Amino acid sequence: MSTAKRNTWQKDAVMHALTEAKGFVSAQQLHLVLKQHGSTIGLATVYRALTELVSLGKADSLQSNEGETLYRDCSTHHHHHLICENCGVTIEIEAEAAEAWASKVAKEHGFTQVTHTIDIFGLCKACSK
Amino acid sequence: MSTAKRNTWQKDAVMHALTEAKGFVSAQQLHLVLKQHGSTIGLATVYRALTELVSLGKADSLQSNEGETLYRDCSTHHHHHLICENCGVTIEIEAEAAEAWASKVAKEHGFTQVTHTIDIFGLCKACSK
DNA sequence: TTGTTATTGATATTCATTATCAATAACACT
DNA sequence: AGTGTTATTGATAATGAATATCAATAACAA
Repeated sequence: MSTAKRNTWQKDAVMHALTEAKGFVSAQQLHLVLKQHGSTIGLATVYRALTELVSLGKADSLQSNEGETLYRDCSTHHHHHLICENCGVTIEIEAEAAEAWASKVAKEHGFTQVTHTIDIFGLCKACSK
Repeated sequence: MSTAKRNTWQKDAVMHALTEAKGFVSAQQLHLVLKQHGSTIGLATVYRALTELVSLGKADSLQSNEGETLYRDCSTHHHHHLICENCGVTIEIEAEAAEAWASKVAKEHGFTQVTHTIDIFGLCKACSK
Protein backbone atom coordinates (compact mmCIF):
# COMPACT_ATOMS: atom_id res chain seq x y z
CA MET A 1 0.00 0.00 0.00
CA SER A 2 1.89 2.70 -0.63
CA THR A 3 4.16 5.16 -1.79
CA ALA A 4 4.18 4.28 -5.44
CA LYS A 5 6.86 6.34 -7.15
CA ARG A 6 5.84 8.35 -10.17
CA ASN A 7 7.94 9.29 -13.16
CA THR A 8 8.21 12.97 -13.91
CA TRP A 9 10.11 15.02 -16.42
CA GLN A 10 11.77 16.75 -13.47
CA LYS A 11 13.41 13.56 -12.26
CA ASP A 12 14.57 12.77 -15.78
CA ALA A 13 15.95 16.28 -16.16
CA VAL A 14 18.01 16.00 -12.99
CA MET A 15 19.27 12.57 -14.00
CA HIS A 16 20.30 13.88 -17.41
CA ALA A 17 21.93 16.98 -16.03
CA LEU A 18 23.87 14.87 -13.59
CA THR A 19 25.04 12.55 -16.34
CA GLU A 20 26.10 15.49 -18.48
CA ALA A 21 28.11 17.06 -15.69
CA LYS A 22 31.48 15.42 -15.52
CA GLY A 23 32.77 15.21 -12.01
CA PHE A 24 31.03 16.44 -8.91
CA VAL A 25 28.27 19.02 -8.87
CA SER A 26 26.26 20.66 -6.16
CA ALA A 27 22.48 20.73 -6.16
CA GLN A 28 22.58 24.49 -6.57
CA GLN A 29 24.85 24.25 -9.59
CA LEU A 30 22.60 21.67 -11.22
CA HIS A 31 19.59 23.84 -10.59
CA LEU A 32 21.34 26.81 -12.17
CA VAL A 33 22.35 24.83 -15.24
CA LEU A 34 18.83 23.49 -15.67
CA LYS A 35 17.30 26.95 -15.51
CA GLN A 36 19.87 28.28 -17.95
CA HIS A 37 18.66 25.62 -20.36
CA GLY A 38 15.15 26.95 -19.98
CA SER A 39 13.84 24.56 -17.36
CA THR A 40 11.37 25.81 -14.79
CA ILE A 41 12.30 23.16 -12.28
CA GLY A 42 12.39 24.24 -8.64
CA LEU A 43 15.38 24.06 -6.36
CA ALA A 44 13.62 21.90 -3.80
CA THR A 45 12.77 19.42 -6.53
CA VAL A 46 16.39 19.17 -7.56
CA TYR A 47 17.30 18.33 -3.97
CA ARG A 48 14.56 15.73 -3.80
CA ALA A 49 15.53 14.12 -7.08
CA LEU A 50 19.19 13.93 -6.07
CA THR A 51 18.31 12.37 -2.75
CA GLU A 52 16.27 9.76 -4.54
CA LEU A 53 19.05 9.04 -7.02
CA VAL A 54 21.48 8.48 -4.18
CA SER A 55 19.13 6.10 -2.41
CA LEU A 56 18.66 4.21 -5.66
CA GLY A 57 22.40 3.91 -6.03
CA LYS A 58 22.41 5.87 -9.28
CA ALA A 59 24.42 8.69 -7.78
CA ASP A 60 26.84 9.07 -4.95
CA SER A 61 27.66 12.06 -2.84
CA LEU A 62 30.48 13.54 -0.84
CA GLN A 63 30.92 16.62 1.29
CA SER A 64 33.10 19.41 -0.03
CA ASN A 65 35.31 21.16 2.48
CA GLU A 66 33.05 24.18 2.12
CA GLY A 67 30.24 22.16 3.60
CA GLU A 68 28.35 21.56 0.40
CA THR A 69 27.07 18.19 -0.65
CA LEU A 70 28.35 17.26 -4.09
CA TYR A 71 26.69 14.71 -6.32
CA ARG A 72 28.00 12.57 -9.12
CA ASP A 73 26.58 10.16 -11.64
CA CYS A 74 27.39 6.67 -10.55
CA SER A 75 25.72 4.57 -13.19
CA THR A 76 29.07 3.53 -14.59
CA HIS A 77 31.62 1.83 -12.41
CA HIS A 78 32.77 2.43 -8.89
CA HIS A 79 35.84 4.57 -8.44
CA HIS A 80 37.33 7.29 -6.28
CA HIS A 81 38.80 10.72 -6.67
CA LEU A 82 41.93 12.73 -6.45
CA ILE A 83 40.86 16.29 -5.84
CA CYS A 84 42.84 19.52 -6.04
CA GLU A 85 41.91 21.77 -3.15
CA ASN A 86 42.92 24.85 -5.06
CA CYS A 87 41.53 24.61 -8.58
CA GLY A 88 38.97 21.91 -7.88
CA VAL A 89 40.00 19.55 -10.64
CA THR A 90 39.03 15.96 -9.94
CA ILE A 91 40.79 12.93 -11.31
CA GLU A 92 39.14 9.56 -11.28
CA ILE A 93 41.31 6.84 -9.84
CA GLU A 94 40.96 3.12 -9.79
CA ALA A 95 41.20 1.77 -6.32
CA GLU A 96 40.86 -1.96 -6.47
CA ALA A 97 43.50 -2.40 -3.84
CA ALA A 98 41.81 0.01 -1.50
CA GLU A 99 38.41 -1.49 -2.26
CA ALA A 100 39.55 -4.94 -1.32
CA TRP A 101 41.25 -3.67 1.80
CA ALA A 102 38.16 -1.77 2.92
CA SER A 103 35.78 -4.67 2.58
CA LYS A 104 38.26 -7.00 4.24
CA VAL A 105 38.66 -4.76 7.26
CA ALA A 106 34.92 -4.29 7.54
CA LYS A 107 34.22 -8.00 7.39
CA GLU A 108 36.85 -8.71 10.02
CA HIS A 109 34.85 -6.57 12.40
CA GLY A 110 31.53 -8.12 11.49
CA PHE A 111 30.22 -5.09 9.65
CA THR A 112 27.55 -5.46 6.96
CA GLN A 113 26.11 -3.19 4.31
CA VAL A 114 29.48 -1.57 4.00
CA THR A 115 30.16 1.55 2.03
CA HIS A 116 33.23 3.70 2.18
CA THR A 117 34.66 7.09 1.54
CA ILE A 118 38.09 7.17 -0.01
CA ASP A 119 39.15 10.52 -1.38
CA ILE A 120 42.57 12.02 -1.73
CA PHE A 121 43.05 15.77 -1.49
CA GLY A 122 46.07 17.92 -2.25
CA LEU A 123 47.47 20.38 -4.72
CA CYS A 124 47.63 19.28 -8.32
CA LYS A 125 50.80 19.61 -10.34
CA ALA A 126 49.80 22.98 -11.80
CA CYS A 127 48.77 24.47 -8.48
CA SER A 128 51.83 23.11 -6.67
CA LYS A 129 54.42 25.39 -8.24
CA MET B 1 56.48 39.64 12.05
CA SER B 2 53.50 38.35 13.26
CA THR B 3 50.54 36.34 13.94
CA ALA B 4 52.05 35.05 17.12
CA LYS B 5 49.65 32.58 18.68
CA ARG B 6 48.70 33.11 22.29
CA ASN B 7 47.79 30.52 24.86
CA THR B 8 44.42 30.90 26.49
CA TRP B 9 42.42 28.88 28.98
CA GLN B 10 39.73 28.62 26.31
CA LYS B 11 41.97 26.72 23.91
CA ASP B 12 43.06 24.42 26.72
CA ALA B 13 39.46 23.86 27.73
CA VAL B 14 38.49 22.82 24.22
CA MET B 15 41.52 20.58 23.93
CA HIS B 16 40.70 18.91 27.24
CA ALA B 17 37.04 18.51 26.43
CA LEU B 18 37.95 16.95 23.13
CA THR B 19 40.34 14.52 24.79
CA GLU B 20 37.71 13.58 27.35
CA ALA B 21 35.10 12.88 24.73
CA LYS B 22 35.68 9.44 23.32
CA GLY B 23 34.77 9.24 19.70
CA PHE B 24 33.49 12.04 17.54
CA VAL B 25 31.85 15.19 18.85
CA SER B 26 30.36 18.24 17.21
CA ALA B 27 31.40 21.76 18.09
CA GLN B 28 27.94 22.41 19.48
CA GLN B 29 28.10 19.35 21.71
CA LEU B 30 31.49 20.39 23.05
CA HIS B 31 30.20 23.86 23.74
CA LEU B 32 27.24 22.46 25.62
CA VAL B 33 29.41 20.16 27.73
CA LEU B 34 31.78 23.00 28.56
CA LYS B 35 28.96 25.25 29.71
CA GLN B 36 27.45 22.46 31.77
CA HIS B 37 30.78 22.26 33.55
CA GLY B 38 30.50 25.93 34.38
CA SER B 39 32.59 27.36 31.58
CA THR B 40 31.65 30.70 30.09
CA ILE B 41 33.34 29.97 26.79
CA GLY B 42 31.56 31.19 23.68
CA LEU B 43 30.40 29.04 20.79
CA ALA B 44 32.42 30.96 18.23
CA THR B 45 35.53 30.37 20.29
CA VAL B 46 34.90 26.64 20.35
CA TYR B 47 34.70 26.66 16.58
CA ARG B 48 37.91 28.67 16.35
CA ALA B 49 39.78 26.43 18.74
CA LEU B 50 38.68 23.29 16.93
CA THR B 51 39.72 24.72 13.58
CA GLU B 52 43.13 25.50 15.01
CA LEU B 53 43.50 22.03 16.50
CA VAL B 54 42.73 20.49 13.14
CA SER B 55 45.28 22.66 11.37
CA LEU B 56 47.84 21.70 13.99
CA GLY B 57 47.10 18.06 13.39
CA LYS B 58 45.94 17.55 16.97
CA ALA B 59 42.42 16.76 15.90
CA ASP B 60 40.79 15.43 12.80
CA SER B 61 37.34 15.97 11.46
CA LEU B 62 34.76 14.29 9.31
CA GLN B 63 31.30 15.16 8.09
CA SER B 64 28.36 13.34 9.63
CA ASN B 65 25.61 12.31 7.28
CA GLU B 66 23.47 15.00 8.89
CA GLY B 67 25.86 17.62 7.58
CA GLU B 68 27.58 18.38 10.84
CA THR B 69 31.34 18.52 11.21
CA LEU B 70 32.50 16.12 13.88
CA TYR B 71 35.85 16.41 15.65
CA ARG B 72 38.00 13.92 17.39
CA ASP B 73 41.20 13.96 19.38
CA CYS B 74 44.04 12.80 17.23
CA SER B 75 47.07 13.55 19.35
CA THR B 76 48.11 9.93 19.15
CA HIS B 77 48.86 8.39 15.78
CA HIS B 78 47.29 8.62 12.37
CA HIS B 79 44.50 6.20 11.76
CA HIS B 80 41.08 5.83 10.19
CA HIS B 81 37.65 4.75 11.23
CA LEU B 82 35.07 2.09 10.84
CA ILE B 83 31.76 3.68 11.71
CA CYS B 84 28.37 2.14 12.41
CA GLU B 85 25.69 4.21 10.75
CA ASN B 86 23.08 2.98 13.19
CA CYS B 87 24.54 3.14 16.69
CA GLY B 88 27.42 5.46 15.89
CA VAL B 89 30.18 3.31 17.37
CA THR B 90 33.56 4.04 15.84
CA ILE B 91 36.41 1.59 15.62
CA GLU B 92 39.95 2.74 14.96
CA ILE B 93 41.64 0.87 12.18
CA GLU B 94 45.20 0.73 11.04
CA ALA B 95 45.54 1.46 7.39
CA GLU B 96 49.15 1.29 6.45
CA ALA B 97 48.33 -0.40 3.18
CA ALA B 98 45.78 2.24 2.30
CA GLU B 99 48.11 5.02 3.41
CA ALA B 100 50.86 3.83 1.14
CA TRP B 101 48.47 3.37 -1.73
CA ALA B 102 47.02 6.85 -1.31
CA SER B 103 50.35 8.66 -1.30
CA LYS B 104 51.59 6.58 -4.21
CA VAL B 105 48.57 7.43 -6.35
CA ALA B 106 48.82 11.09 -5.45
CA LYS B 107 52.50 11.28 -6.34
CA GLU B 108 51.89 9.56 -9.64
CA HIS B 109 49.66 12.46 -10.58
CA GLY B 110 52.06 15.10 -9.34
CA PHE B 111 50.00 16.10 -6.35
CA THR B 112 51.61 17.67 -3.31
CA GLN B 113 50.49 18.45 0.22
CA VAL B 114 48.35 15.37 0.12
CA THR B 115 45.80 14.47 2.72
CA HIS B 116 43.10 11.90 2.45
CA THR B 117 39.77 10.77 3.72
CA ILE B 118 39.37 7.07 4.27
CA ASP B 119 36.36 6.04 6.27
CA ILE B 120 34.32 2.89 6.16
CA PHE B 121 30.64 2.95 7.00
CA GLY B 122 28.21 0.13 7.57
CA LEU B 123 26.25 -1.70 10.23
CA CYS B 124 28.25 -3.14 13.10
CA LYS B 125 27.82 -6.74 14.17
CA ALA B 126 25.26 -5.88 16.83
CA CYS B 127 23.17 -3.67 14.57
CA SER B 128 23.33 -6.13 11.68
CA LYS B 129 21.05 -8.80 13.10
C1' DT C 1 53.58 48.28 34.54
C1' DT C 2 52.50 49.31 30.02
C1' DG C 3 51.57 49.16 25.09
C1' DT C 4 50.46 46.30 21.33
C1' DT C 5 47.45 43.29 19.34
C1' DA C 6 45.76 38.43 19.24
C1' DT C 7 41.69 36.60 21.15
C1' DT C 8 37.26 36.45 23.02
C1' DG C 9 32.10 36.41 23.11
C1' DA C 10 27.57 38.13 21.98
C1' DT C 11 25.19 38.43 18.11
C1' DA C 12 24.09 39.35 13.30
C1' DT C 13 24.72 37.19 8.97
C1' DT C 14 25.39 33.86 5.45
C1' DC C 15 24.12 29.99 3.07
C1' DA C 16 22.94 25.15 2.21
C1' DT C 17 19.27 22.17 3.06
C1' DT C 18 14.60 20.95 4.74
C1' DA C 19 9.67 21.70 5.90
C1' DT C 20 5.24 23.59 4.57
C1' DC C 21 1.29 23.54 1.82
C1' DA C 22 -1.75 24.73 -1.90
C1' DA C 23 -1.82 23.57 -6.74
C1' DT C 24 -0.69 20.30 -10.22
C1' DA C 25 -0.14 16.14 -12.71
C1' DA C 26 0.79 10.66 -12.83
C1' DC C 27 -1.45 6.77 -13.25
C1' DA C 28 -4.73 3.08 -12.07
C1' DC C 29 -9.33 2.08 -13.09
C1' DT C 30 -13.42 2.78 -15.42
C1' DA D 1 -11.15 9.64 -23.04
C1' DG D 2 -12.80 10.72 -18.28
C1' DT D 3 -12.21 10.63 -13.35
C1' DG D 4 -10.58 10.16 -8.64
C1' DT D 5 -6.70 9.45 -5.73
C1' DT D 6 -2.53 11.05 -4.16
C1' DA D 7 2.50 11.48 -5.22
C1' DT D 8 4.93 15.38 -6.73
C1' DT D 9 5.98 19.98 -7.62
C1' DG D 10 7.52 24.79 -6.64
C1' DA D 11 7.54 29.15 -4.15
C1' DT D 12 8.89 30.36 0.03
C1' DA D 13 9.41 30.16 5.04
C1' DA D 14 12.12 27.91 8.42
C1' DT D 15 16.02 25.53 10.29
C1' DG D 16 20.56 25.15 11.69
C1' DA D 17 25.55 24.93 11.27
C1' DA D 18 29.30 27.84 10.51
C1' DT D 19 31.30 32.47 9.75
C1' DA D 20 31.82 37.58 10.06
C1' DT D 21 31.61 41.67 12.88
C1' DC D 22 33.38 44.46 16.37
C1' DA D 23 34.00 46.43 20.87
C1' DA D 24 36.05 44.71 25.07
C1' DT D 25 39.52 41.91 27.12
C1' DA D 26 43.72 39.63 28.15
C1' DA D 27 48.66 37.57 26.54
C1' DC D 28 52.98 38.63 26.50
C1' DA D 29 57.20 41.18 25.09
C1' DA D 30 59.71 45.06 26.57
